Amino acid sequence: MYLANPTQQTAVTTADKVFEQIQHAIVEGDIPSGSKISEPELAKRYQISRSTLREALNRLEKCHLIERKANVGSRVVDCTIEGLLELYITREALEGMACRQAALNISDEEIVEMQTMLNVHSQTQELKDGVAYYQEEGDLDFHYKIILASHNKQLIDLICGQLYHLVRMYRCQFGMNSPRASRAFNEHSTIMQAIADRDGELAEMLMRRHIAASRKNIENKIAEQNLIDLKNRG
Amino acid sequence: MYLANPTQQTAVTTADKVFEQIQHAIVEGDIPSGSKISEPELAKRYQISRSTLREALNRLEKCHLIERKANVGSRVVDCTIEGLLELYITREALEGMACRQAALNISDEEIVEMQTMLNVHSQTQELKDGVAYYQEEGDLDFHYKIILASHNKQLIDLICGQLYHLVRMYRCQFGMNSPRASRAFNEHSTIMQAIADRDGELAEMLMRRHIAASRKNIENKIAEQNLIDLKNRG
DNA sequence: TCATTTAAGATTGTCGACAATAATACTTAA
DNA sequence: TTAAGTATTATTGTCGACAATCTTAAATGA
Repeated sequence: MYLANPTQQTAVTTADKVFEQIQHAIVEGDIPSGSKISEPELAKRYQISRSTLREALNRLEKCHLIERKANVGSRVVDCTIEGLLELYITREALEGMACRQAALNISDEEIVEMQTMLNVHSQTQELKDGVAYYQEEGDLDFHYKIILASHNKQLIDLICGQLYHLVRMYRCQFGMNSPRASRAFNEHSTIMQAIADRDGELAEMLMRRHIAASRKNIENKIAEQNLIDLKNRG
Repeated sequence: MYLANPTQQTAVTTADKVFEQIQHAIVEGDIPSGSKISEPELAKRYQISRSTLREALNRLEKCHLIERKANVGSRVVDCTIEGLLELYITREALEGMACRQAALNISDEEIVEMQTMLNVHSQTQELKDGVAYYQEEGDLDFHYKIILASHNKQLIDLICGQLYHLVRMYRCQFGMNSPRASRAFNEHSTIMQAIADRDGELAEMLMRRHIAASRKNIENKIAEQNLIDLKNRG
């Protein structure tokens, strides 16, 4: 059920395939965050020429997983707290709007589909006391579906095509399986209800609160950690 | 004063320069919207190899000015009404949030800078009875400055680095120098006031209304036009 | 010893050619 | 005459090599 590539464009060219491989390696941390990328080395590792590797690098840059400087080279983006918080801010804006648009544009079939998905999640959650599965995959699935339901190409491309690879990277690298699982599920249900009611204003508001809550949860953890550090030092 | 490239990354490599040239050509409509791009032809026209042209094409794709399909080729995006409205929706979300963040993060120097800029615009507007100049350049300058003042790299890159080339393209191709000039100026002043007051919530709300008003203005024109078409036909 | 300059090495940017795929034109059969 | 299949052509994807740039190390001078 879990969608790593929600827009479903199958990789046909070898540059595409290598792109997906490197993308996976970066997201999972196999290629460490912040490390420099050596074109000759990577080309050799994946058994391709530098030209097609550079093609793959361009796609990685497109989804903000690497950064390039002219005549210097590429680096994997480094995962910082500031970067994570900025990402949440951006998500709050974009997904909030996507949620509003979904309430306006979603089809009846999509509504049914999403509700059954939520039911499956709910049962899986009860069975497993839902920490890992739900938070990891179910959460992303839900958010993906809403974005797609907005029927807004611009939003879909920006969020699914670009931002969400970064989101997955941060989740992996920071090991974020927060204890918000059950609360998040309830929030999802409420959001779905607003969409089904075609209440765009409410849907946006709830989605923004949902994402903002995650951000504040992290900010609190940071502040807590800083306090501990301060105590240990002083 | 007008900033076509607000993030100020000077083009050093030839691929960069050609990218800027083609970008300009697409935005201005010299390369028509929706047309297919022939790599051999363009490479010859700009006196470069296909490899560096493809590098330039990758950047154009990054800012949504062209679309590529594997083994088929690239096309300039075509400017449709739906695309324009979707762009406005996306801007409303992103710039609204940027405005909120600007209210939180803007420096005192930036506030002064922006206020003087608005003063200049106001005088220029009074002198010229401000239709063309203000709407074309001043409006973009103002929006750029706010986005930069958000101090959020993610938002800055998404809006300035990607969306705004499309915005400029639509403005050129649809010849949008709407009669909202003077009203828009007043809205800008109100937004600036909210930012100076560090009222993020109000700033976001005003910016969203500001952009939504432009969108509705267009929607009304479309509806009007449809009515005329209907009458002429019937 | 340290700073500046110079030279070597390595990396990125660019080029032209070949291979693989898609689009077109032609041929053949019903 | 039309439809399907085939051959041709053109376009895109991939490759290896060369040129331009940056980085690092050595060398020279103060």
